[in-house]
Formats: sequence, C-alpha cells, structure tokens
Amino acid sequence: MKHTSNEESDRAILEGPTGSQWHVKLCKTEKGTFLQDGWQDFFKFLLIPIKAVIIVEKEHSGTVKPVFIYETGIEAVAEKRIKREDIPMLIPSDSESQEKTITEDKDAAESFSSIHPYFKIQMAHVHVILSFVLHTPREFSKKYLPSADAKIILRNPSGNCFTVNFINRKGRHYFAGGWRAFVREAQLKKGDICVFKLKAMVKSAISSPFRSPPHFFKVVIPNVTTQHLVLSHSLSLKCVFSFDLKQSDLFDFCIISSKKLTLHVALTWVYRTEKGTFLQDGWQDFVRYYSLWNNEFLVFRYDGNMHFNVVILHKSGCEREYAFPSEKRLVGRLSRKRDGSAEISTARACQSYSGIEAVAEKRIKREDIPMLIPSDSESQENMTIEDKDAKLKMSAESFTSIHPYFKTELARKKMTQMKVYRGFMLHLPREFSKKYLPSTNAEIILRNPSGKYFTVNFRNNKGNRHYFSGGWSAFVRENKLSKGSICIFELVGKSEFSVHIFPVAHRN
DNA sequence: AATCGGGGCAGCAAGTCGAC
DNA sequence: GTCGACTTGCTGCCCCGATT
Repeated sequence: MKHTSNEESDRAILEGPTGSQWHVKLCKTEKGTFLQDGWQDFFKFLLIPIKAVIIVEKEHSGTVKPVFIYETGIEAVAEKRIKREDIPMLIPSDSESQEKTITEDKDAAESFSSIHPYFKIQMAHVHVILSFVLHTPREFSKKYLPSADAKIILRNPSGNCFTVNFINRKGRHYFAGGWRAFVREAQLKKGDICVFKLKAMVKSAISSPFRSPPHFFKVVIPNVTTQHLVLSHSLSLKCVFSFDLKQSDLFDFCIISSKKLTLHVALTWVYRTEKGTFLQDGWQDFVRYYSLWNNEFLVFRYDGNMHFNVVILHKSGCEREYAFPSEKRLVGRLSRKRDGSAEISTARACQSYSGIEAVAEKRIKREDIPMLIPSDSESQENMTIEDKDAKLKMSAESFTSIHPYFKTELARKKMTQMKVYRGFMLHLPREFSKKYLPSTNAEIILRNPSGKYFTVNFRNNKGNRHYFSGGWSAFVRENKLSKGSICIFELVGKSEFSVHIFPVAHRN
C-alpha cells in the first residue's frame, strides 16, 4: 500500500459490500504495507474468488475500504455479489428471501400487518387460471421492487422457493414466468388472499436496489479496448443500464469523466447492436487524451444518468497520478435524466482546454440534440434549452390552419411519459371529437410529418370519453413522441389527421 | 360546493412469440 | 401443435383539479 504514512494507526477497518466492518492489522515492512490479521476472515466471509481483483480505496478517516471486488470476468462476480447481498430483493439468500404468506382466513388476511413492506392481493381468475400474470401494486413496486426486469424469489409457507420473473416495463409491474408454477404448487384458487411480505431487506436497499453505485472494470487491450468499449453483457450491468439505455433513443450518448480530472468531459456515443452495447465515438478521444497504456485498469463507476466516472489504475495496481493545472470549469456539461430527457448547461468561462473538451463542446454545439431542436439558424446554438423550448412552444402556438385542429402537449397536465407509452391511448378534447369525429368507434388515419400513415382506433365511449387507442402506441414509438412533445392534429379528411409534431427539448 | 373533464391505475381478455 | 411466458388493447373506476 503506497499511500500509508508512519503516523497512521496500525489498524484498519474494511467495509464489505453490505456495510459490515472487519478490523484488520496493517503491517508495515520494508517490502510494503500489508493487511494481515482479520484479512483472512474478510476474505472467507465474502467468498472472494481466486483471481478476483480488489480495488482498495483509502478514506480520509484512515480506514481502508475495499469498495470494488471483481473477478477477471467481472460480470460473474458482480452478479454473485448482487445475488447474495446487494440486491436482496431480487435474488435474496435463503434466509432473507421474500416470503409469501397464504391464508385462507379472510379476517386474518385483512388484519395482517408486518413491520416489513407487504401487499395483499385477492386471487382473481386472471391470476390463477387465465393469464397467470400477477400485477403488483404500483406504489409497492415503485418503492420496493427493482426498477427493471428482474428475478424475484417467492417462498411459500412450506419453505419452497420459486423464481418468478418480475417485469417492470412501460409502467406495468407484474410477476410472469414462474408465477404459474407457484400457483400450481400452492394450489391457489380464485378468491384466495395472498400477502406478499418482503423480508429482511438491507436498509439501503429500500430506497435503492443498489447499495452503492455499480462498478466494473476494463483492462486496456490494444486495438480492442482502444477502439470501442463493450459496456454490458452481464445480467447485473444490464439491470443497471437497461433503463437508461432503453430510454436513450433520443440521447445516445453518455459522459465519461475521470475521477482525478472531473473537469474533463468526454461525450461518448452509445451504440446498441446485437452483440452488445458499445461506447464508440468519443471513446477514442478519451483513450488518447489519457494516453492509456496496455494492461492498465479502468475502473468505471456508474453514477446514473449515463454518467460514468473512471479511475485509471497503473499496471502496478495503484491509481495514476496527474500533474494538471488547477481546476477549470466545464466547457459543457450535460446530464441525462431518468425520463430520457437531458439538459445542457453551457458555461463559457473558458475556452477549449483539451482535445476532449473541444470534442465535447463541438458535439454539443454541432448536434445539439438535433431531433429535438430544429437548428435552422446559427443563433440557435447559443440558445438555452429554455429559449429553445419557448421558441418551440411559440411555433406550436402560432400554428393555424383552415382545417379543424386541436393541440395537445403530452404531459402538459398530469400526463406523464407513462401515459404516452403505457396507456397507449390519447384522450381527445370532448368538444372537438363531438363536433368533428364519428359518434361511434372508428378507424382514424394519422399522417406524420414525413408522410407516413398510421391507423389508430378511435373510441367513443358512451359519448363520454373519446380517445385514440389501438395503433396509437405504434405512432408514439415511430415518431419518438415523449413527455412534453406538442402535437397538433389537423383534420384534413373525414377520418384523416395530419399530425404536426413539435418535439420538446428535454430537461428534467 | 357541485359538476365536469381528464389523468392514473388496475383488471380483464385476447393475442403473439418462442421453446419443446 | 401445445404450452408457457409475455404483451397489449380495452374497460371501469377512482381521484384530482379546474370551472361554474
């Protein structure tokens, strides 16, 4: 250990992934400083595999914190770690699994309470016969269950465990694969009340399934790592990235910054192919800028919002040191939000400081989220998102036509992204539909700005509610409509709309 | 305060897809 | 072809905020 000094104590504290602490002895010899007494226990307890890579972070308090533990095949270990401890909700250990309690006594079921999070569901036809899908309450799912598809273990009163697929997609949360087997084994029937109790969760997992930001490492291999970077193949990393990557249709980039040099930002474009997800354009800039050497270690910490923080370790295993000038402000800072939007806050305090920054700035300026903000003039490059938004809205506001039309701003009121994608329907203004649209269910043609036609089902529900349903989802996806987008539906024929889309510039 | 319109959500049902 | 897993269109109901 390179950074220990003589004044420091000869004791250190190791903190494991679950927060459990282990006291070890620091032995300083001519050959270096070692972790000794207590290390073996720590090693055994965590079942650290041979060839694992342990990256040690020393805290200011003097404690030593081995925060990252990976095998050479990082995904396997990362998954193992998560399985056992980090995500007890997803794949808990035997003693800490989610327990399902079944009771045939309705009173008992109703009076059931627990210090653990739980929800009750009375089995319906659809749960135990028809579809064998169990929808989990939205609030519970959002609060306690994984934010992406995951495996969940259900343990029945007999103690038998069943793995079911928990699907969290498009605002729907449900148990699918494996649920059928559970139903059969437990002989569940319509009317049974089940209480699903989440047992023995790790505290921090309540607010987040991941105790700490996920990490992974890559070794620099000439002509492989230096050309592009394969992001994720592992289950665990997929869990982590899936949401962001799914949502990044409009924003296929991420930010790479070095721990030592957070002032330097590389915008890297993300490519998703059948072979995996890659970081490509911009990645080479990062490699060049930091002059990465063969066999150096790059430890990535995923901070969310498509932001990776990278620590570069020399072949010796120690962190690289730099002698850079004092901090500068970012030339361009861009962050993605979970709903797929992004924001750019431009700071023009300094000029390009490195090739990377130049690239970053160039990217932001040149492409500036082209799908969202039409760049019809150079002056737009200097506009803030707010300005662009305002301009966009003005354009939409100023729309006029000889044909009947109505405007709708997705998510203008309480409508969320979820409504756009999950509900698969668009409610229409009552007055408009009463006046111009059929009084019964009908098929309506929507034509997008590029002239492509879509058929959607128009529903006139008891003359009360009017909305687009079947086919609307396809229109939404095809035209990449998102929260905040403004659409103007211009009735150009008896059952035909020309749709003008004003995609909004995203931020929070 | 009452009414109304619209958004949110969950249940139901039927369809699709893939493995065997 | 069958079965299981999963998707998605449709519906009803509740709730909330705006309007009267």
